[in-house]
Amino acid sequence: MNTHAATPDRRQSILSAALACFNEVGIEAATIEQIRERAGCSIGSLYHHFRSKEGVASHLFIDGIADLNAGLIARLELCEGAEASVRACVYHYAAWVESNIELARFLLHSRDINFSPDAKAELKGMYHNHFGAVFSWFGPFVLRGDMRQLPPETYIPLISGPIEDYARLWLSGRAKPPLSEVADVFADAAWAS
Amino acid sequence: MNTHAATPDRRQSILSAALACFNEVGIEAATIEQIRERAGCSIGSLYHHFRSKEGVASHLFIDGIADLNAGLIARLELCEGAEASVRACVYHYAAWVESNIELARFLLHSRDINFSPDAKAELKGMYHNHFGAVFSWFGPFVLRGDMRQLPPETYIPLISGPIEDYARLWLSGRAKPPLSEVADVFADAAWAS
DNA sequence: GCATTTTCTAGAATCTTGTTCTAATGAGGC
DNA sequence: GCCTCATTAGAACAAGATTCTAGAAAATGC
Repeated sequence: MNTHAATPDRRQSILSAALACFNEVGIEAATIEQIRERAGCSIGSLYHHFRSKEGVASHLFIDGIADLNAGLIARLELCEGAEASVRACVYHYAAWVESNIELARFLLHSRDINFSPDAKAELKGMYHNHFGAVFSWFGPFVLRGDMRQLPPETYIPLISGPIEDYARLWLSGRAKPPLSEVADVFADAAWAS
Repeated sequence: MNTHAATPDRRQSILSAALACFNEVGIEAATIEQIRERAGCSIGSLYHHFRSKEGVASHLFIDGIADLNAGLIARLELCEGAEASVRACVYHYAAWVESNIELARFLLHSRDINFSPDAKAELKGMYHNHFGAVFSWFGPFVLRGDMRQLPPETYIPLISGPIEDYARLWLSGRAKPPLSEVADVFADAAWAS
C-alpha cells in the first residue's frame, strides 16, 4: 500500500535470502514465509520474480553451476599440457568451493530439486556444452598419448570425484583440513589415474 | 469399514511404494496420497507404521546404508592384504549398486532428507561405528607401510569417491557402461592413490 | 508535460497436502 | 464371551504453496 522501495535488486535479495534459508533447513523445510521475511518483500513480489519456490532453487542452482563451469574453462585455457590441465580441474574446484562456501553447500547438498521442464532443458544444454568443451580440451592429450585412454564416462569421476566428495565432507564439518590443504593429494591422485 | 486384509507385510508394501514414488518424482513431490494408493492402504495405516513422510524416507535411507555398510565389512573380512582390501571397497560398492538399483538411486539422489533428531542420532551412530570398523581394518596396513600415510579424511574420497560419482552418472542414465565393466578402472585408481 | 502501458509490490483468498484424531475391526489371551 | 492391543480407515484440521486482484512506481510514447 505504501512504500515501493526502489529495489532493482529485489531479485538478488530474494536469492540471497533463499540461499540462506535453504542451507539452514533444507529446500523442503524452508517456507516461502521465511524467505519472504528475510528478503523483506511480499509474497506477490517473490512470485513475480520467480515462478515458484522451485524456481528460486533452480535459479540458484543453475547460476552456481554456470559460474563453476565457466571458471573451469577459463582456467583450463591458461594451462599447458595434460598434467597441468588435470591438476587445474582439482585446484579450480577446491578454490571455487572455498570462495563460494554457501553456494557450494547448496549445490552439493541438493541433488533433489524438482526442476521444471524449462530448467531441466537449460541444465541439460549447459552440461552438454560444458562437457563438450572439456572433452575437446582434453581430447588432443589422449590422442597424443599424454593421457591414458579410458572409457570416456570415467574421466570425470576419476578427476573430480574425490575432491567433490571431500568438499562435501568439509562443508558439512566432518573433515577439518581446508580444501586448499588437501588439494595436492587429490591432484596427485587425479593425475596418477 | 470392511476388509482388514491380514497384511503383516503392510510395512514392506509401504516402503516399496514409497521408494518407487520417491524415485519417480523426488521425495518432496511425492505425495502421501500417491504412496498410499500404490501401497493400497489407508492414510491411518501409513501413519501408524511410520511417524511421517520423512519417517518413511529415513527408514529407507537408514536401512539402505546399513545394508551397504554391513556388506562391505563382511567382504573386507575375507580380504588379505592392503591392495585386496582397497579394491574390495570399490568392487563391493559396484556390486551392491547393481543389485539394489532402486535403493541405490534413492540413496545417491537424496542427501536432503529432513531427518528427525532420532534418525539423525541413529545415522550418526551408524557412521561412527562403520568408520571405526573400516579404519581399524586399514590402520595396520598404514602402520606397516603397505599404504601411504595421508590425512585420514582423504581416504574415503580417494577410494570411494570416483565409483560413487560414476554410479550416480550410471543410475541417471548419463553413462552407459555398467558398473561391473568399469569397476577395474576405479579399483586401479583407488589403489594407485 | 501528460496519457498509457508495463513492471513491480502487496496481501487476501484459495487450494494442496501433510498430519492428527476418532472410531471401528480383527486376533489372541483369559 | 469379554478384554486388550495392534492395525486399519477416513474424516477433520492446519500449514504452507500458489493464485488472484488491485494498486503504485517506472518506463514509453506523444
